[in-house]
Amino acid sequence: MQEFKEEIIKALESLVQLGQEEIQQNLSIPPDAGLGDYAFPCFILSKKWKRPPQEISQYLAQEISKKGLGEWIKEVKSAGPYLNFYCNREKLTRETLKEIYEKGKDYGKVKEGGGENVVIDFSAPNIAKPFGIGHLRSTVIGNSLYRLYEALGYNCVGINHLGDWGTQFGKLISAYKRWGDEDSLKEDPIQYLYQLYVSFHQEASGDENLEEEGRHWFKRLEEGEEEAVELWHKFRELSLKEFRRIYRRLDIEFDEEQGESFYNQMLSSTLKRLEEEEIVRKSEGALIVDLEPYGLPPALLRKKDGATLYATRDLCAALYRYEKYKFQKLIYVVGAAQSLHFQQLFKILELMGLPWASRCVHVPFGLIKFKEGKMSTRMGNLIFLEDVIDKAVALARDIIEEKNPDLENKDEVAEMVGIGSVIFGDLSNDRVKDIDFDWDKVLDFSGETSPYIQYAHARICSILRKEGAQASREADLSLLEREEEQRLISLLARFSEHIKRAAETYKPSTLARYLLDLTSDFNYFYHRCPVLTAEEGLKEARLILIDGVRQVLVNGLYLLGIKAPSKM
RNA sequence: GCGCCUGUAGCUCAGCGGAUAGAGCAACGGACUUCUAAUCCGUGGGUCGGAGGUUCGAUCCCUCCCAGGCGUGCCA
Repeated sequence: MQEFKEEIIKALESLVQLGQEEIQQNLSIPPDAGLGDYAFPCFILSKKWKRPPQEISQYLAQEISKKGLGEWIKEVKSAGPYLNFYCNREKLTRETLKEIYEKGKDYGKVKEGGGENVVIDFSAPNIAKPFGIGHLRSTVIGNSLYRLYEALGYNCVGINHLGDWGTQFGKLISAYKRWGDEDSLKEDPIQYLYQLYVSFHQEASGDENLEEEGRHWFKRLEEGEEEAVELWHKFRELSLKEFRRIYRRLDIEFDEEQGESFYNQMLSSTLKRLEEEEIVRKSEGALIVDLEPYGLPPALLRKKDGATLYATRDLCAALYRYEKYKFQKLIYVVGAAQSLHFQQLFKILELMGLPWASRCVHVPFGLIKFKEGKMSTRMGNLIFLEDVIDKAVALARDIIEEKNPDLENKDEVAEMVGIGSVIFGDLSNDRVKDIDFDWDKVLDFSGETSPYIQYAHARICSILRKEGAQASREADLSLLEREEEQRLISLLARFSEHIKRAAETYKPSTLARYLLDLTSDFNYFYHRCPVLTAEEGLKEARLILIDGVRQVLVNGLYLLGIKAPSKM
C-alpha cells in the first residue's frame, strides 16, 4: 500500500506543483470502496488555477492516464472534485499476503527506531496498597506503548517507578506498631496492610496526635533508623511479591523496578546543582523554582522542614535515566491529574539547559470513575484489579463450559479471554477520557470486545486445522476478487500504518479500533464466503487469505498485550 | 478566580479539515442437521452542548458562553 501511495505522489508531483509532503497530507481514503483506494481532493488547486475543482480533477485524470499508470495504479477516475486512484488489486493481494506469510510475527513492524532507546515509565503502583483498578490504565497503556515502540524498531526500557517512599509509610509503620501482628501480616500481607492503613485514617480523623506519630515515623525512616527501615523493607518486599503475581498474569515485564526511594541518594547533589545554577530560590522557607515567566505556578522542591517532594525525586529520576540510557524519548504514562506536575518538571529540565528536555513526554489518561463516587484508598472502597480479573476469568470459564465443554485447556483459555477482555476494555477507548467503571460492561463479552476478536481468530484456526498439512502456499490469488475478500486485503495492507499512528499519538486505542474493523470485516467474509467447501483453487486462495487475517490479529493483539487462543 | 481536559443516537463510545456523521450495547424481527450463533443479517433512532468566526468546505481549527471532570506552594 505504501508503494501505491508513493506512485500516486510521484504521478501528481509534476502536474500539481505541490511538495511530496503536501500531496501526502491531502491524500485521503474514500468513504466507499467503489470510489477507489486513495483520493486527491482538487479544491486546493482551484484557487491557484482559478478553475473549478471538477475540471481540474478531470484534467488530472486525463493527464495521468496519458502518461501511463505505472505498476500500482490501476485506474484514475475523476469523481466530481475528487481524483480517485484505484490500486492494482491483484498485485496488492499477492504482495500483501506474501509479505505476511514471509514475515509472520514480524509483519507490520517498521524500521524507524534504529535501535535507539525509548524509556517508558508506567504502572507505578503504591507499595503497601492493593493494586487497584485505578492502576490498570497506566499499566496496560504503558505496556502497549512498550510493544508498539519495539515494533517501530526502538529498544524499549520499561521502568516501574514504584511509589515506595513518602509519609504514607510513616503512617503504616505507626499503625503496624500499634495494632499489627506478624501472623496476620504473613497470612495476607496486602489485605492486612490495607486494613491497617484504612483504620489508621479512621482513627486519625480528629486525632492530631496520630497524624503526628505517622510523620514522626517517616522522619525516623528517612534518617535510616533500623526498626523503621526494617519494617519498610518488609512491607515493600511483601507488596512486590503480590504485584509480581499480577504482572505475571497480565504478561507484563519491566526492565527496572527502581521506585522513588532509589533516588534518595541523589537528592542533595541535584539540589546543590540547581542552587549553583541559580535555578532555585528560597521562598517562605521552602526551596522553589519560579516558573512565573512561563505562566506556570512555582515548583516546590524542598519543604520548609527540609523534606523533599515527589517533584524532586522525579527530577533526579529524569537525570539518572538520561545518564544511563541517553534516550531518544522518555515517556511518562501517568494520569491527567498530574499534567501540571510534568509541565513544571520538563520546564525545569529546560531551564537546566538540557537539550533532551524536549524529548520527555507526558502521556496522560483520564481517571476511572465510579457511580458510588470517588474511589480512595483511605476510605477503603477500592476495587481491586485482581477481583476484576478473577470475575472476568470466571465468566469466561462459565461461557466455555456452556459453549465448548470439550475444550481441553479450559482454565488457560478462560485466563486469556477474561484478562484480554479487561485489558481491551481499557485500551479500546481514547485514553484522555474518563472511564465510568461498570461491572456489567466489564463482564460483557459481546460486541466491541477482545473476546469478539479472539473468537474470530479461533474460528480461523479451526478452519486451518481442518485443512491441516494439505494447506498449500501455492494458489492463484487473483481469484480473490470478491468485495468481501478485497476489503480484508485493504485492511491487512494498512496494518503498519496503524501501528505507526498508534505509537506516534501514544494511543493504543486506534490500533484496537483497527482490529475491531478487521474482525468485523472478517465476519462479513466468513458468513458469505465458504472456505473449505469452495471450489478447488479458490479454496487454497481463501486459506491463504484467512491465514493472513489470523497473523495480523495475533500480531495486533500482541501489541495491545493480549493473547489469542486457537480454540475457545 | 486562573489553568488543563471532556461534551456526538436512550446508554457506552468511533469518527487522519473533505463525498450521505458511524459502531457496540439496549429494543424489536430474522439466520445454527452447514468452516465454532462469544457470530451474522434487518428495523427504528442525531439541533455533533450553544453562539459567532476562519475556510471552496468545520463534528474536527479560533473566540466567547454553558455543563461536567481534574489541577492550582509545603500529598503523590
